[in-house]
Amino acid sequence: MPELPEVETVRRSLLARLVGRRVAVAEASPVRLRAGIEPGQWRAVEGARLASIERRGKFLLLLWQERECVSILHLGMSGRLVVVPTGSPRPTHTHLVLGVEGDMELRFVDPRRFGTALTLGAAAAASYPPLVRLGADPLDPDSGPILVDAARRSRSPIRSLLLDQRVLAGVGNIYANEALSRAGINPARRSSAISRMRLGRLAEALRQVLAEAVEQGGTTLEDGGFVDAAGESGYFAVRLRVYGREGEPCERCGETIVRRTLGGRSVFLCPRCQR
DNA sequence: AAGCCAACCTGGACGC
DNA sequence: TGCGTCCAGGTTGGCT
Repeated sequence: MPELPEVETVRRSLLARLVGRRVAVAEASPVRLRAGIEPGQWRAVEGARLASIERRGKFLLLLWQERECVSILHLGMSGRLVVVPTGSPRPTHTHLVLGVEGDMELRFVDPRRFGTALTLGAAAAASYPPLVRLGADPLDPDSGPILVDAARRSRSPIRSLLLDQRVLAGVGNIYANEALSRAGINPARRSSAISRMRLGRLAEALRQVLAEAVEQGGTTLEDGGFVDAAGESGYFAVRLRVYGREGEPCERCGETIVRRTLGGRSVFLCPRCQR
């Protein structure tokens, strides 16, 4: 569900509600997530005030005042982070609850359990392999040349390269499809076969689509899966040009958008505009 | 050794 | 109503 714009939207809404506030109590259920929640780890944040929240790709890092620990969160496919009044009914699959001063609770809810919710010592967090492996942030202007160079060296389909978090960190299937649509590139095209000029346009299209989506508070599809920390939907779905639009006419040329499978996942494209 | 793909989970939509 | 099938925004480890 959540890609860079959704994670950034959650970061901002969490920060607005929680920065400077003290965690009174941490309740972590020992449910197995991708990287299992260990209740003991989360006791380390009891009594701590939230200093700031950083985003690395699709990960969020909670930094605590005067504590040598860092909390690492990833929403996987179905994770939500919400701030709600203390004592409001807890949905099933609530794996972590931080009671925060001001009668609020930060909750991590994740039905599919592909997410991550860890608290590690500062050194362990800094060397946490999934973070160390991450590539450039696609909103960073320097990421353009990184994408171009990686693509020239890769025989993978360009959509696969865009999803590779070691190259660019934060791109998922929706925005990969949308950027390829805007750049007029077929998702299945071999990366190394695309000219530097077209790759440069792709990097720019990616930066633009991600920035617009952040502005709109992310993409909430019809299933209502994504919401920010206040439970608000994002408004970028109406701007999607291809993702989920199988059978609809291409805005640019009128050709019918098709859905195909590539690397086991859906791609959506206009077969006329994207070559 | 880069690149593919099944596996990890649950729930919702759909067809019969 | 129920049951089976397919699908989903992500990541990884094991295979070729």
